[in-house]
Amino acid sequence: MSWTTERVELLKKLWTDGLSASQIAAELGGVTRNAVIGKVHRLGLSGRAKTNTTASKPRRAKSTGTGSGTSSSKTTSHAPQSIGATALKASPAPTPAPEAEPAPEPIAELVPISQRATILTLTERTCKWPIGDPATDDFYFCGRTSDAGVPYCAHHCKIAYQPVNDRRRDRRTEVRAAG
DNA sequence: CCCTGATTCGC
DNA sequence: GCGAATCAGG
Repeated sequence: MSWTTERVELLKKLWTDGLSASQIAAELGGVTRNAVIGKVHRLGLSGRAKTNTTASKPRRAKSTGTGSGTSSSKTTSHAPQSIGATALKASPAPTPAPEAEPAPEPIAELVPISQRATILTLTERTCKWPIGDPATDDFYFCGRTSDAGVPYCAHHCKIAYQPVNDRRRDRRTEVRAAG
């Protein structure tokens, strides 16, 4: 996978938007977060991090004979660079349809864009609570860090594992009052 | 442990 | 130029 201008533009957009390198990598596809970070540096976009306590940190990576030979970089720069200006379509509107919202509350507003996850960014440690309508672009997963052993974050665990009786408490009180 | 970005260096 | 390996921090 090569860095077409299309992908570079998307990279810039997402990076500026505040997404993490791993999320951008998942969004782009075919690249790792290392690749994204490397590209960001080469583009000179990296200004977002770092409060250097010291002006220079001596950093060393591998030094001798580590044998990193697994480099699969192909110089197939054959990008169809025929994007005009509005070819980018990767900006999901943060307004999911409330009808498809499984949560009884506007959780969408509680999940920052930077923490939202697509199907590609889900891991065993990310909340898999679906938000929005899968039939449209307004669909993503919560993506927040979930507790150990559960597929949902603390917030959605409360919803997912809430006893049915608890949800019907209001109705039960009505019945008891009537009888 | 999980995650994040930063850097180096073989390719 | 590219990105895996590595480092350093939250």
